[in-house]
Amino acid sequence: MAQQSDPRQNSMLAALPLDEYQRLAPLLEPVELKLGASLAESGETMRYVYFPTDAIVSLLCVMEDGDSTEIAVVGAEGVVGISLFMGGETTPSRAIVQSAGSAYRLSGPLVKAEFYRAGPLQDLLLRYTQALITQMAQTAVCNRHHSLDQQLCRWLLLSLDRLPTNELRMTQELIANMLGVRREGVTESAGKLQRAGLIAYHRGRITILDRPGLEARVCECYAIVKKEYDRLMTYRRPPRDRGIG
Amino acid sequence: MAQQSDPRQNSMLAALPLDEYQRLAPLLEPVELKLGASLAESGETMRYVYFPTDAIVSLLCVMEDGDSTEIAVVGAEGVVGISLFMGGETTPSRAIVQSAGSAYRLSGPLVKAEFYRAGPLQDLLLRYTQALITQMAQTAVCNRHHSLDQQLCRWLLLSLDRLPTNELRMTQELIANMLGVRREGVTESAGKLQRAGLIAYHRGRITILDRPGLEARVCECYAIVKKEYDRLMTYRRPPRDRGIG
DNA sequence: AACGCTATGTTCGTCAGCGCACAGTGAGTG
DNA sequence: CACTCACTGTGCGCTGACGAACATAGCGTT
Repeated sequence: MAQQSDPRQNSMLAALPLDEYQRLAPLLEPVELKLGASLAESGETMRYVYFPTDAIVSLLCVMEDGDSTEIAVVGAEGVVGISLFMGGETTPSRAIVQSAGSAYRLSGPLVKAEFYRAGPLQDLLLRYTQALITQMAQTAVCNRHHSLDQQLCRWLLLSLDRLPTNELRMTQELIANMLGVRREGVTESAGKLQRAGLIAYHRGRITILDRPGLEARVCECYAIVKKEYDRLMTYRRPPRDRGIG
Repeated sequence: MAQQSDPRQNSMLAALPLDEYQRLAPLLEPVELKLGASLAESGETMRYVYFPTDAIVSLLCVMEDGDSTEIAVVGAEGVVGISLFMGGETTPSRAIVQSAGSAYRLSGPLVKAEFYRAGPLQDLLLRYTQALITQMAQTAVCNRHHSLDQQLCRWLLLSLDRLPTNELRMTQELIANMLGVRREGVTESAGKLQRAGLIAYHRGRITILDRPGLEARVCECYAIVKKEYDRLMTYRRPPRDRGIG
């Protein structure tokens, strides 16, 4: 309760012009996101969109037999709950807190009202959605074509980018759930990284020792996604009447 | 040139209120989409959005080494080029005509202008985008968890849904490219379906003989995606000021 | 200090899909 | 009408991931 994070630690909120932000700020409700908490269940109507400030949320696609796969990860660069402003209200996927932390939330009706003002927030939300689409597409290819070793590196780097520290709390079991693979497979791949001196693993705590080393092992997917986020979230939209860009 | 398809064969255009459609109709430019033609290349700015009337377009994610994977397929139910109204202008994926046919296109500036009217078209485009996201997410899980046999069934059904006939022109080589697998693998899986009497394969022509048979073999992914399209594209948006839905 | 639970490490047989090489076979072309 | 090329079918050995079973080890609890 005591210390609340600054909403503008979230990149979306930070990117708003000051007047827009000031109008929005009183509507933002701080929430603590606990590890493993569910922000969205398949098919259930979402009540809020969440702007993480330092939490990380995984979007998972869960199947009938319980197998799941992470299709995207959201941190302080984005927002959870795009189906609210996209018009569908629900999605067939789950949103689970992968790393505990803080967020600010905005109720569905409010975010829709803001979205329909067609101002900077709409623009940001749509661009972010496109970046998310890229992440999902790249995840699909990566699942198909790359080794578990590479995918683990990708996953570690994606998480690392969204964390203030170089330590993440996450068991191999959970990582396996995210990646949609066996726990033993993660043990093996993580073992390789550990023996190579890139990470130190200890009972649910992973410390990244050599980030460049991870970047050297990761597949292209990581860079593609990251580059697309940078492009989409820093580019300033030209005025709407400017014609062909 | 002679016979042009009715633009309203495209579900998006058909779903527009008549007055909206009539305003839009003169702006729509008929185009023939030839097999293998590219509507979008990775990183290149798109000039048009395309509303297929009877063509099918594959969205592919291509990697450095040339390997590719289809991340979604678009037919008369949708539109190609969402990055134009989402704000990114480009995507890191390719759009390739998978089945020749007709489409209507709308230039980037025009579609943006229409989108920003915040009318029924915007609503449709956003809902469609969400459905597309679902398709991509489900493709990612399917790539991870399901056998090639099942994925081939899914692919055939997705194509079939977007075709007026029960015959599709597509070599096993091309299907393999779409699914991101080996050609031999497709030969083997298609052989099983053929021996089971579900399809007849003959030099680039696939005839579906037993659709229910395919549906019995396909994984859940097909139904999930289809259901979500139905839900999103038939649901009518409540008025914007109605509060919590 | 003993216990129990959770997390990690290891092994082994199995199998789907890969990469490669090559054999048929139809369809269109000169 | 023969040729060629594209498409399909098949047979290897190989490998990465799977599933199951089990061993070890840290950490908190009592």
